Order: sequence, then C-alpha cells, then structure tokens
Amino acid sequence: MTTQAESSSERLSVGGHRVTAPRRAILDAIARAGGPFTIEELTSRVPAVGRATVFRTVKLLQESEVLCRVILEDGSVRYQLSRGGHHHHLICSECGTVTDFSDPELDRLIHENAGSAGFQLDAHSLELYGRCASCA
Amino acid sequence: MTTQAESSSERLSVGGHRVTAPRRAILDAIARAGGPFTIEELTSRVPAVGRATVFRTVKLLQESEVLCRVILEDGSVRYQLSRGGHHHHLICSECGTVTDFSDPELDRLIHENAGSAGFQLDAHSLELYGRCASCA
DNA sequence: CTAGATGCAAACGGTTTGCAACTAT
DNA sequence: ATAGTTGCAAACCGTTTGCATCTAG
Repeated sequence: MTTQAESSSERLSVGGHRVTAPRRAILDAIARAGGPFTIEELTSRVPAVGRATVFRTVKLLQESEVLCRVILEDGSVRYQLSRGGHHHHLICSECGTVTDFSDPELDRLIHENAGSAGFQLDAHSLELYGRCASCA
Repeated sequence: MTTQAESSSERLSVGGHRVTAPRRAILDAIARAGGPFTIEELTSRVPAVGRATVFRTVKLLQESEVLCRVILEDGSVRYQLSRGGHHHHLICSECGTVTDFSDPELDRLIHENAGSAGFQLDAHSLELYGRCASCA
C-alpha cells in the first residue's frame, strides 16, 4: 500500500525490531495522516492498539529517525514523519500544519552568532509560528 | 535588598496585584538564583511557600513579563528573568545557563523565509543548544 | 470591609512501567 | 524456543483546581 509505511517498517526490522501487526497499523495511520499529529489523534485512529503500545512505538520511531517531535508554543507535543536532513518549521496556529524549510544562509548566521558568544553549538531549533498560506 | 526583586514587585502592584510575603519571598529567590530555574528548584528555595502558590506566582510573573519560559530540547521547562525585547537563547546542556542574543540580520532572514512560504508570521523562537564558553 | 491570595489535598492529563500472556523470528 | 512485544491497570510527575481561611489594600 503506502510506500512510506513499508520503508518505515523496513527501517524497524533493519534496526533489529520486530514488525508486528500493531506496529504496521500505527505506521499506516501515520502515513494516512499525512501531516503532524498528536498521540491522542494517533491512538484514536488505531483503536485496536493499546495506548501504551502507541507511546512505545512512537518513541521507537523517533529513535529510528522515522518520526520527529515538534514542540508547540504552548509546550504541547506533536509528531510527524521526519524529512531527514536539517530543517526548520513553519507551524500554523490555526490548522496545526507543520511545513519544513531550510536556508543555508540562516544556518550560517546561527553558527556565526554562537561562535561570537564562545558557544560550542551542538544543535538548534527554529520554529516559526503564525498562519499558513491557506489559513491566512 | 535586590533591586531586581523590588522592581518586579512594583510591576506586580502596578498590574493591580497584591505584594504579599510569599510573592516577595519568591521574587527574592528568583533574583538570588541569578539564572534559569525549574519550578522544582524554586519551590525548594522557598520552603515556607506552598507549591500551588509558586506555580500561581510564576504564571503571574510570566503574564507581567517579569519571567519568560524556556523549553529545553527534551521538552522540560525552565524560567528566567525576562530581558525584555526580542531575543534568542543559547542554552548550555551542561550547566543549564541560558544566554540571550539577538541579531537583526537573523530576524530579517527569518521574516524573508516566512514570506516566501506565504506564511503570515506571528512569532518565532530560536534556541541554540550546546556548551557555553565556560563549560566547553 | 472585601476582593484577592494562600495552603492543603484532591483532581488532572499526559506519559511510563510492572507484569503475565502472546508472537515474530 | 525465546527474546521481544503487547495490553491492561496502576504508578508517576508536573501542573491545576476547589475550598475554607487569611490578609493587603
């Protein structure tokens, strides 16, 4: 069916994890969602699977770099398929959609700022909040 | 004593809030901390004050723009005296210190990126994680 | 005097964990 | 066969809330 779900389950088995029915169901639901989601939403899309398993699987998928976690302004948590590579987020406060973007010049400036503060940079996150093109 | 605590309590009374003993104790503790802190730490520094009051006061101080909230990579929450004005954070993963910086050019690029994605920007947060000058 | 603030303990919401039963490999 | 996985319910942890009491203004 969904190529995404298949490649994700491959990444699981390569990582030495079992590909079980609950996990497949969760991966399908994520692929179908097609965007950012909360654990709450994911759980309701896979009623046959226990809450704990959803949590455990999402954590596993993060570790396998299939999913990435996005923290909203209010501290609430969402997940979405990770696009891989370094990028930033445009987060729509109306529909919740998270769009990725990247800008080498932006990253250069970020490193420059860190450097001039004597700061040894490990990671950084840049989240833009507002309204996306279709909601504005 | 601390000028900071005094000016903060002024901001409270100007906002129509009472300056009570617990609130003064909390403001003192924050001023003494001199850096970012968790609710947990703050509570233990003011043993005479109830947990709920610490939470309520910290929320009040955020609304009064005395404190700002910083969310770390792992989703945990810290607070620190707000420097006012727009700025970003350098967060040391070793000692937890949060240093502010700002860069107009950086902000310009951020708005540019939002604009070219058709995104109507309300706010943004940029957090740099790594090790500060003294820890590196 | 009285609206606002406090402390306590109970409630809460999201996440995790212990455990016995199950299953992919 | 057996280590990994699951579901359930209970535990957890940070935060909020209801309520009776107290106090700054």
